[in-house]
Amino acid sequence: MAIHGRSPAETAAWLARNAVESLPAGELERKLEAASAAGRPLRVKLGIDPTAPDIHLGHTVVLNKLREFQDLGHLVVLIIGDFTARVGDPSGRSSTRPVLTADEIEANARTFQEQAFTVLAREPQRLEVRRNGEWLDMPMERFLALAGTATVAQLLERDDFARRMEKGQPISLLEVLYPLMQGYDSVAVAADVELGGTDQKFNLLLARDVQRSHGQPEQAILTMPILVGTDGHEKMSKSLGNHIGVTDSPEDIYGKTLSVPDECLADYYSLLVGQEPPKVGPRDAKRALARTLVARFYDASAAQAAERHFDRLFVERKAPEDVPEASFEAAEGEVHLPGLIADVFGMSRSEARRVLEQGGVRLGDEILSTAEQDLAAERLDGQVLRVGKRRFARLKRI
RNA sequence: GGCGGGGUACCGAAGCGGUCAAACGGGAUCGGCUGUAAACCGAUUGGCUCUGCCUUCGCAGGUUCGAAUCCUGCCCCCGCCA
Repeated sequence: MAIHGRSPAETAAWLARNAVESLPAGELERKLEAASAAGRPLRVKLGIDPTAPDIHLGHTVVLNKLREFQDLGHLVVLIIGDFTARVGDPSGRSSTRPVLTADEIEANARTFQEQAFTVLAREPQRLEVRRNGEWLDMPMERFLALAGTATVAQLLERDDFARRMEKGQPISLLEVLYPLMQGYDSVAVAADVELGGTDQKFNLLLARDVQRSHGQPEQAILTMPILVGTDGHEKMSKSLGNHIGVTDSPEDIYGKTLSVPDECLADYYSLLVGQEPPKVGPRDAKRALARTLVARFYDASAAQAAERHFDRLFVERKAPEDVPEASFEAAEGEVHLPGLIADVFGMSRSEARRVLEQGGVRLGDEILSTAEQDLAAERLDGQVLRVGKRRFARLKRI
């Protein structure tokens, strides 16, 4: 990257190129300047609450930006919100978040950290990983001092809450306090810069107040756009089922990427690759993106293989090369079809009958109908049974 | 503490004594179209030994020929007032 040797102003502009806001105006540039003058790296903070076990592409938008800071020689402070996860960030929420148990949080925290390394450089001089349980489990006295930072009006001002108040929906006190805790994280790690999605703006700004009240310089803020999910509308999130996980299989990453609506292509390129989409048709641009993403989380050969797999499955509509095997019994030489389908694909028999009625079941190239209740075992053995477009099993008699 | 509202299928939400396995929307699944894109169209969406049978409408009882719908008790959630 040919960005070393640029002026702080140029670097700040470059960093903000695909961000939504850099606040306050000029602050990032001043921080860069001060750091360079003092000959020390900036401390760039990101907090993640381990409320879900896996990182998806939505998370990587901000992680990518952190990586850019790292590549410029700065220090990233990744805070695993093991304590705040017990509270639940209200940002963008229309209802109270369920509280997780300590065990769930711990398990999530581990995988989260591991998966964050798919994007971040992990050398100690470039990355510091902390848990906010280290400092948030504080004495009441200090907590009260923290609570004194903000007024109720300030905390309720955010539109998440305004909306909920209007609808008469509950707002938990824990949620109201959440931004203060996140703000205190900034104090604890002496953050110079904090990143977050646009939905984090309120929290990020409030952290400046908390820092000021604790006699610390206030952090600069960079907000990144929210990546939409594979449905093309909602924010990418696991609970909405529209996510592409960094630990998804190469085939899944590839296939899910292609299913993203064309309109979102430019955003995906900008936020995930940091570039404009190539000047080819949307289909090919998307295929290139899918390969790039698979290669990022696996490698180039996995990307090739995923593309072949996809073409075979969906373009040529053939069974994949490695169809999983499913064994069946046929004591009397005949097999009850709905039962077989149900067993093999883990559905109920009623469900199996339904897809059968709808012409969604194939044995080899032949579409099976409801008329065929029982099939001879010889006809099934070794054949590929298929339901819909993507569920396959090679049958084996035992 | 007082008053009021509410708990229905994966989610949201109708139903308020029979014709309810339960409208409608979302989601999901199957099929069509296609670049597995989006949009769109059609079908399905409790279970089963499936022209019928069984189990569901917070939980437990009761009234009735018959209840998701009425009554009693219990559990949980929410708002308002104090």
